[in-house]
Amino acid sequence: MKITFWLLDINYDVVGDTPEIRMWGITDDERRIVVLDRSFRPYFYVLPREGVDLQKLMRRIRSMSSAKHRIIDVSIVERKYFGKPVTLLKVTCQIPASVPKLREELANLPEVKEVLEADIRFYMRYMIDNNIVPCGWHEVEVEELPNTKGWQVDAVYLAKEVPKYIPHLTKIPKLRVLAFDIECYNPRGTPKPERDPVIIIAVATNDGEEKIFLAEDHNDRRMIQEFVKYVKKKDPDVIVGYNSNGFDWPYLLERCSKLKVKLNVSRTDSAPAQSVYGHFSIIGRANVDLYNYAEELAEVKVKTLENVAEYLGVMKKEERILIEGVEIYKYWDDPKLREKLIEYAKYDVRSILGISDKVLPFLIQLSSIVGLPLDQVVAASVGYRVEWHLMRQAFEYNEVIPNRVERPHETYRGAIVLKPKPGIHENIAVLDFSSMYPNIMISKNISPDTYVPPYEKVDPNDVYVAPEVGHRFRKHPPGFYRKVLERLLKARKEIRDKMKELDPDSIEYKILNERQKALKVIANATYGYCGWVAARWYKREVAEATTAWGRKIIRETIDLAKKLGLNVIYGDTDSIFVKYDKDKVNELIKIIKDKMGLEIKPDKIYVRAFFTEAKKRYCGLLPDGHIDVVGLEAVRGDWSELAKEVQEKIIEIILKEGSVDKAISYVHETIEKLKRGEIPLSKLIIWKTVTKRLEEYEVKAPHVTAARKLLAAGYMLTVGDKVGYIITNKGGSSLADRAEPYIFVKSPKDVDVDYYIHKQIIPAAMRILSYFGVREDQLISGKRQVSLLEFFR
DNA sequence: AGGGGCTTCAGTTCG
DNA sequence: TGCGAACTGAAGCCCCTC
Repeated sequence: MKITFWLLDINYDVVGDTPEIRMWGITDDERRIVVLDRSFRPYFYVLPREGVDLQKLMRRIRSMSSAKHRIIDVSIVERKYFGKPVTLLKVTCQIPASVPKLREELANLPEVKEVLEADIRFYMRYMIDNNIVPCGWHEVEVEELPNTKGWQVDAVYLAKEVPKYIPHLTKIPKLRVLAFDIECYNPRGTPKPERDPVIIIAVATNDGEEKIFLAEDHNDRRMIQEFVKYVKKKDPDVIVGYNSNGFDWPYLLERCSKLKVKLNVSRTDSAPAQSVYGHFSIIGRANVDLYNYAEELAEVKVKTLENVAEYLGVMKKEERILIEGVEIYKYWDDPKLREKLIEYAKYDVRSILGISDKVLPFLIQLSSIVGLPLDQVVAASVGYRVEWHLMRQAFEYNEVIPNRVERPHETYRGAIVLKPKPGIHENIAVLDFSSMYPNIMISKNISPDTYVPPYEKVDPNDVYVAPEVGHRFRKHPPGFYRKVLERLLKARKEIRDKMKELDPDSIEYKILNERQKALKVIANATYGYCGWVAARWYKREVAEATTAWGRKIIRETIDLAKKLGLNVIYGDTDSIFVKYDKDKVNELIKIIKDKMGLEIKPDKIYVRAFFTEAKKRYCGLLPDGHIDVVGLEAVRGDWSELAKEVQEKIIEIILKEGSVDKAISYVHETIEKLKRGEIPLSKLIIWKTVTKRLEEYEVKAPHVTAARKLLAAGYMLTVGDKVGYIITNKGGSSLADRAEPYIFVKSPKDVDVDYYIHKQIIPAAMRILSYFGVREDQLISGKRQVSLLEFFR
C-alpha cells in the first residue's frame, strides 16, 4: 500500500535491539499516522592518520564490537573534507547509544586523526541520509501494523522502503492547533511549583473552542488531569504557548511529579521531555513556544505577550484586563474578582492562538528549508538554523560535516559607514545592493574549501584575490558556500517568478510568500554564520574577504555616483543615499550591472529626509506620508516612552511642516505637563536588559540596582530579562540609587522631574532641534524662534 | 568638596 | 549559542581649584 504523508515530528526508540525511526505525520486524506522504519542503522566516520594501514585499523575497530555495543560493519568510503578527497572508515553500529561510546574510544587511538559526524542525533542522521524533509510531503510503500501500544494515531505503518520526498507539493495540511496558558497561585511573589498550585489552565483551539480549567480552591490535581484528558481528546498536531518551554511545561511537570500525576499529553502517552535548544519535545506533536519567535521581532522591544499580539495585529491592548502579575493570587482568592482573572487568562490564550495563526506559516517553511523539525527550528538560534541547512546540503555534495571546534574569538574588519551630510534633504533615493554578501560569496567563490593559504603556490589567474586583506580563493571548482547560496537564491527567484502568475489572495501565493521570506532569511544569515567562531564551517578569511569586497564595491559605487554628478548624502554597508536625479540614477544602476555584474535598485525615495551628524541615525518622509525613523531615540527600547513620543512628534513637525517654532512649543508644553504631574507613570518607564549575573557588574547601573530591588521583593529575575524602572527623587544621590522598579512607583510626586526634563526630553528633542540652532533654555521657556524658512535664508 | 575632562562599561541599533 | 560598526549615557577616575 502506498501512502502520502506530511512530516510533523520524528523520533526513535530501540525495540529489542532494533532502532526504530518513527515519523509522525498527516496523510493527504487528513489521517494522523506514524510510519516506522526499522531498516536504518547509526554510523559515523573515522579519519585515519596518514600512512595508517587501513585493513589493520578496520580489524582493530571490528574487534571493539561487544554485546552491548555491536559494530555491524566497518567499510572504506570516499568523501570530501573541505573540498579535498579523503578516505574514511565508516563505522556502522547496531544501536545509536553506541556512537558516543565508540567515538570516545576511537578518538584516543593513535592511528585516528579525527572522528567525524559522531555528534548527529540518530533521527537527524536518518533524515539527512534519506532526504526526509520536516513539514514536507513524502510518498512511501507501507504495510499496516496493529496499534499494539495504543498510540494516538489513525494507523501505524511499517515502511517497506525509504519514504520519498515530493518537493513540488507546496500545500499545507489542515493542522489542529491548541494554545494553552497557565496561571499560578503566587502569594509569595514568583510562584514555586513545589509550593504553589496552578490555578487556571486556559486553552483555545483553532476549531474555535475555548476551555478554562480551574483548580479546586488550592488543589490543582484534578484540573491537571482534566487538562491532559482534554488535550488527548482534541488531539492537536501543534501545541503553542508563550514561554511554555521556559515556564508552563517545566512548572506543570514539577507539579505533576509532586502530585504523582502523569502529564501524558503526547501521542505515545508520554510527558513532554527536555530536548535540544532548551525546548520540550512532545512525541507526535510539535510543541511550539512563540516566545522564541518573539525574540526575533526586533520591532517589539519589551516582549510581553500583549505587546507581541498587539504588534502582529492579533489583539488590541486596550481591551486587555489589567491584572498586576503579583496580584494574581488576590483575584483567585476573592470570589468577586475571580471572574476577572478568568477573562484575563482567556485573553492571553486567545493572543497565543492568534499569534500562532500569523506566524506558523512562516515557521513551517523555515522548518522545511532548514531541515529541522518544526518544534526545534523555532527553538534553534540563527547559527544553528544556518548550520543545519548546511549540514543537509553537505550530504548532497558528498562533503563530510566538520566537527565543532572551540576557538578563541578573532575580530576582522566589517563594513563601511559614510559620514552623513547633516540637515534636511529633499527627494532622496536609497539605492540598495540586493543580497550583497551572498552575491559576493557566490561571485568570488568564497568558501573554506576554495581558500588558498598563503604558503600555497598557485597560478594567479586561477584565484580571486580579496582587496586589502589579500586572501585568495580558487575560481574552480565551485565552493560549498557558492553552491549552497546559489541554490537558495535561485529557489527564491523561481518562487517569486511563480508568485507573479498567482492571485495574491490565493492560499498558494501566501504559502510561497512565506517560503521566499524564509529562503531570504537563511541566505542573508549565512555570511554572519561563516564569521561565527563556533560554526562548523567557520573560517575567518572567508568572512574577512567577504566584507573586504563589500567595502570595495560600495566605495566604487560612491565614486561612480559622484562622477555622474549625483550628490551622495549617506551610505551604510550596502546602500547609498543620493539626491534623486532619475536619469543619473538609472545610469548608475546600468553601469553597476554592466561593469560589476551586480544589482542595485532604488529601495525607496524620501520626499524629505533629515540626517544628524551621527552615523546610523536619520529619519525620512515617504511619499505616502509614513515616516521612517532609523537609529534615533524614538526607535530605541532604552528610552522612556515620553522621550520617544516627544522626538517622534518633533520629527513629524519638522519633516511635514518645517516649523521649528511649533516643535519648540510642543516640547515646552510637554515639559510643563510633566511638571504638573500630568504624564502617566507608564510613559516614564525605562527598560534595560540584565545581560549578566548581578554580582558580575563592575559599575552601579540604574537597571542593576532596580533589578536588586526586585529580587529583594521576591521577584524572579534571570539573565536576559528586561527590567523596567523609573527615576525617582529619593533613594540617594546617584542616579542608580534613585532607579526604582516601575511596579513600586505609585505616585507622580515620587518622579524625579528634573531627570526626565534634562536627561530624557531635552536630549531626545535636541538630537533633532540643535541642528536648527535651538538652545536648551528655549525648550524650557518655550521662547519662539525663527521659522525654518528664515533659518535657511 | 566639586567640577571638567577623559576612559571604561554597558546596552542597543543598523545593515 | 550569526557578524562588525557605531552611538550614547552613566560610572569611575584623575586632576585641578578653592
